[in-house]
Amino acid sequence: MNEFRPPTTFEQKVYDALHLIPKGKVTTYRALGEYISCRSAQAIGQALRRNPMASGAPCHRVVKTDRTIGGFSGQSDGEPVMRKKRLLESEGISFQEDGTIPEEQCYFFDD
DNA sequence: AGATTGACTAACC
DNA sequence: AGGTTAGCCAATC
Repeated sequence: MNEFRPPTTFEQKVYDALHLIPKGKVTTYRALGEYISCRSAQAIGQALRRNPMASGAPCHRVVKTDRTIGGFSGQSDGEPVMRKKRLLESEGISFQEDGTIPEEQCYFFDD
């Protein structure tokens, strides 16, 4: 059975930042990383993937820096990513024909 | 303690 | 346009 590992300080920061994202917006791995003073977007991705929904964080609101969908639920493509996309659309996020999200819908922790 | 992994990114070829 | 390399950094092996 799943053994829960207490979240690390780093992960706490990631989750906290996620909660700051307004509904109807997304952020990027990098913007999130800058917010918590981490220059590795990869480490952000790791924090998210290592954490199941136990954190209660809206982990679907994080996309890649090029504003494409990015991964979800441990996968970079496939069904989980489809779910992520649907989830974002249901929250008001729109996707352009090239698969990117308009910059106006991105939240970069400007405030 | 060192090597590997990875929901990343940018630069290079 | 698509593959490889390099940089990044926390968690895991």
